[in-house]
Amino acid sequence: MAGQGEISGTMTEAEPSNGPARTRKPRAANTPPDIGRLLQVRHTEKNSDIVYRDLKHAIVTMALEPGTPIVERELTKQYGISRTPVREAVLRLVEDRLADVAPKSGTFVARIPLAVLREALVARRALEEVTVRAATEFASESQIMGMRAIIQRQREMAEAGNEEAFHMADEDFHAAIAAAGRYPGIWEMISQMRVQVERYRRLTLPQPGRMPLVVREHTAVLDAIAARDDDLAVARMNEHLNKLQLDISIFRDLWPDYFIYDPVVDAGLIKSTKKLQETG
Amino acid sequence: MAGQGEISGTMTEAEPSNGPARTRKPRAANTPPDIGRLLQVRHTEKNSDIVYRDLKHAIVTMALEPGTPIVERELTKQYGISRTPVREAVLRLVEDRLADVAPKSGTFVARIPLAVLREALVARRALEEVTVRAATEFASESQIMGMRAIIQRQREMAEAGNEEAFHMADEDFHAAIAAAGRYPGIWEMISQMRVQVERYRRLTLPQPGRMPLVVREHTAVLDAIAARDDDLAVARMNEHLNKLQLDISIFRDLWPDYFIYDPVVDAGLIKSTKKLQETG
DNA sequence: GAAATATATCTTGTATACCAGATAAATTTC
DNA sequence: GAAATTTATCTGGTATACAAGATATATTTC
Repeated sequence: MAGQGEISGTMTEAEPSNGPARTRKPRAANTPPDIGRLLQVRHTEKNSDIVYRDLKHAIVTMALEPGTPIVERELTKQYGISRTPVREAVLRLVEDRLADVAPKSGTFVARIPLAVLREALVARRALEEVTVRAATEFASESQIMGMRAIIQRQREMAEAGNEEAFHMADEDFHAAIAAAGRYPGIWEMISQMRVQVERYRRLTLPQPGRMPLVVREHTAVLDAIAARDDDLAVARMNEHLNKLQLDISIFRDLWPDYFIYDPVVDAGLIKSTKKLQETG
Repeated sequence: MAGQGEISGTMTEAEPSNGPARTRKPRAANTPPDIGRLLQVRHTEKNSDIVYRDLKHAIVTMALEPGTPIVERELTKQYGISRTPVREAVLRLVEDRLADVAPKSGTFVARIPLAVLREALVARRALEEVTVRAATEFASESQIMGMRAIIQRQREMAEAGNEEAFHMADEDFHAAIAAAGRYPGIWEMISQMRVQVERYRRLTLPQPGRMPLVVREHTAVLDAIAARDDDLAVARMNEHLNKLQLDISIFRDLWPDYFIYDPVVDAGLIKSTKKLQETG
């Protein structure tokens, strides 16, 4: 289990009770203060955030294989914290469909649901069509130059064979498009779709010539954006994204235990099909 | 606070310890069992699910106004349960952007972030374009008949002036399209977008003649689907969805405290802008 | 020896107690 | 009286203990 370590910081420093409180009147409270500024100022990373980030990273990079048990008690020992924040992190993973919980039995790294995979690819394409079109309309010259720089960095990483940095540049490029199109929220959705597909993508990595091809495709998209040709930019982006849709059968034969085919997996779906299960 | 009550069921039925355990060897465990079947069979609604559902409903129906404090301790008393499941429910609301938490200070029903609203409308349109096009290709005759039935029900509810049932039929119609297009996952995303917009929608409700208009627009969409004209169906759906984009200025003048204009609100954004905050 | 039963001990779900930061009222200071 | 300070008591964040279901091993039964 790489990428996991102890959480530093002073914890469990006990101190005797501050003596008996003198009798004074309580206060009213419960009136909402100026929340806006409040939320901006403070933002300390909680322990659960750290565990969540670590686990998420370990899962999407396949360091934790699908089916691996996620035991809350073990994590408390590894991080030196209690179950409460660990549990919060695990619950967030469940919401991300990265973990499945069997009540009173165990929690496991989620199998890759093929049905969800297919839908995530389609949804992502639809959303990136929006951001690309908007970027073509709104991108400033400086933003376009910034994207060219990202592509150049990606080219350099490709030549260096640095797969991890290459992928980070890839993400940055797509994020820059969304930012230029003024759709930060939609970029977050796209990110979630990417997470769903990420593990599958990693299984398909060793394709010769893939990295230079991606660079060329990115360049083509950006050229269309710079030329303010939105239809062309969208078409090129779609062509780029469609490359991911290889046939899945090969991989599911290679790693049968990594995938799941009937996506009953999820709470949302279970709710709507509950009656069928009760009868059958 | 409507829609909230005690949670039934036997809890806290203590029982003396089963005596000292005799010394026997421990077991190995930690091997993943047949998860797929496991997850299908069991699915009992946890206490946190109930609290989450109730709170979510109260928030999106504006029974709990934006800015209202959500105090975990109060909820424990109302439901007769402990803080742990209450807290889990609240954390899920935070992930849904329906609540904001100020550490050590308070949790509050989230203001409606106008920027998110705009993006949610755009994203929803993009996703429904996908489902409508797919529905046009794949919808069976029975599915089309089912959708006609939904529209008829909606017409009846419109004539009866039953706003709540009307809205439920509206949701059913859009869900039926996604189901016919074989995109249940994308429908879940659309649902999330709807939740984001729902509170705004409720503020704009009293528009005379709105309900019959919606029925006509739904009928137009379905006619295009039945005629297998995907471009027409998409166009009509877009026209239908664009009706929601009224100018926001009116409402933000009427209920200024309900909205928030700078969407720093969210963790995801805060992360990417953290450096700016530190310097400024 | 094989099938059925019993049981120890895993797991997650829940309850409860305590901690530290934040807030507003009470108090002090000028 | 107004501003600064103190202080009680709110809040959410965390630690820990217990409850209840699930599972594999040990035991019994035939």
